[in-house]
Amino acid sequence: MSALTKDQIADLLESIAQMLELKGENVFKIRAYTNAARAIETYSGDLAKAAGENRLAEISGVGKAIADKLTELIVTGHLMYYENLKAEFPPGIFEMFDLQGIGPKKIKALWEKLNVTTIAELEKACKDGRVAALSGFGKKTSDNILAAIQSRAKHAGRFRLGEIAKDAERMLEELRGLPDVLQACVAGSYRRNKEVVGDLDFIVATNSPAEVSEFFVKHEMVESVIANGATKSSVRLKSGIQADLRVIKNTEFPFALNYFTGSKEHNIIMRQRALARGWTLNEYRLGPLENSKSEPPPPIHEERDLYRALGLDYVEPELREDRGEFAAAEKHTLPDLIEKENLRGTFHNHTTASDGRNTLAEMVEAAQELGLQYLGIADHSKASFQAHGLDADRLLAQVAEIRELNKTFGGDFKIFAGSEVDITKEGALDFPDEVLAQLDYCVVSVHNVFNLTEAEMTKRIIKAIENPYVTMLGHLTGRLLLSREAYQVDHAAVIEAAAATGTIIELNANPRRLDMDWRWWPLAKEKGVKCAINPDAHSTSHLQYLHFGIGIARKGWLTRADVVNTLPLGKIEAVLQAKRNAKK
DNA sequence: GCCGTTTTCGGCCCGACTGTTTTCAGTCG
Repeated sequence: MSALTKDQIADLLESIAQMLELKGENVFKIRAYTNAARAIETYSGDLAKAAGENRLAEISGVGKAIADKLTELIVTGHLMYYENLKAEFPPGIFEMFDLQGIGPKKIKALWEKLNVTTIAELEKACKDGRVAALSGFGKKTSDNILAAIQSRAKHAGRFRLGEIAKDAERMLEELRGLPDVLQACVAGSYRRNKEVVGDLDFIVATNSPAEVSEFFVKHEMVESVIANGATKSSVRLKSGIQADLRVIKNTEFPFALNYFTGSKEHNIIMRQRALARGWTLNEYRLGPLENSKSEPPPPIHEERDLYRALGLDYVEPELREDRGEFAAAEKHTLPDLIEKENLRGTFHNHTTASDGRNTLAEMVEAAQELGLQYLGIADHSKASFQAHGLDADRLLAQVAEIRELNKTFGGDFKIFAGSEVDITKEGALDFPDEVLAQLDYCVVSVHNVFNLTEAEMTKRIIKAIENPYVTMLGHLTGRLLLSREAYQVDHAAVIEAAAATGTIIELNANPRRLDMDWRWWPLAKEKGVKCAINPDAHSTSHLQYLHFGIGIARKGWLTRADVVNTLPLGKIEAVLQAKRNAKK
């Protein structure tokens, strides 16, 4: 059998935590398993190796007991403790954890008292009144459970950032426009630029909380009101996403903004750092601990002051994931993250020649309007027949057309002629080298045969990027967020090969892809692999996707220097040629 | 179950809202 991935191991630990919750175990023991799952997920070393050398307990958050269990799991592929625990519960019961408003205690009561073990049975029990009659429950709880079941069926509770950005920005703008609003911001995973978000968190500083809350819950985008208290309101928007509003005083704004931006893991460490200094931190203030003899904390006017007070450089929201930002902020080695304004051009864009909706001329005009200096055209190759892929004749005709068009720009704009070349199942390319040699650059991508083993897929991609004419690798994993799983591929091995061959890796900025994932960019950067942020635009409006790509690049700790399309005309050409020149 | 400038026991981040119950448990973030 193939080795377990870190994510699979982390999932198993999470699953243990969930089962311990159902058993009503000590909450700190449960947290220990959750923490360990988190530690495994973010561990940068080789787990199998660490297990072999008996070093798992060296990982912070993994002690002796969990280290022993992990060793058993890694060595044998099984964990008796987990198997035994799992046998105690009906298999369908875990899906009930997905429902908003019920947790382990209620799930346990439903199971023990009503013998409800699946969501389908739960729905029935709500409808025939058995849930409402249960002690500790009631009519409202029963109704809320039914609503949660329907909501889950409809939305699954997760949304791509790119698709709810419009709602978020509109609500924010209108909140900021209210006369009583002093400051407003969207916090949460939206502010951290996560690729997928579960809800929207609006933070508003005001002296008129009731008026602001009323505006929020009665907004025309709102479908239903979930909660409406003095400081917190929750609604479901018509788009399906849940939105929360926190109203606070102006002096509390930096604390609320920081707290609700998260991540939860980041917050815990912030609070621990406050405690270590004799202070307590919450969403309203940084204050002295009771009976503490420490100096009182300094005044805080904005988030930056808070980080300084805790001995840290300012941490950009995208980096607040407890993935090394605290160590870097202490040592003043946080990266100077790339900004939207740094982009000078982009590659991987389609036209009507393959499956794009706009012509070459229209795409050029749109790129110029965005202030870009250059635009790379990479239409599909012939193997992607479903996308009207170009054969060599059509491609070379397009190259000639681009060369002619370039003469009209007088040097202040340039189209680069490229192609998005299919990688065959065997790792060969869809065009021979003689054709590729006539292009300015070439993107290679996998578009079919997704079901290879990880080893086969990795070999396929590495073989493709070993070709000296391949400038960059397109959407590494082929994932479509929330709709299609990534195919199996060894990221670290591909990054290694990209470093060895001088191949650029694309950060596909289409909000459905955002691929390569942000979690892998720090490794790519460490290995010296460059990034190209590409919108994979199939229409002029898709060029706007670059914005989402910047967010993910920032999340991946990338600076201007790590991203090739920040280079101006005059410098970018040499980068596109570097790999094929090196092989000559 | 983890961890240690409070160091091998005793704490572990902290507050808001809802619903059911009548002073608080459960859930969420």
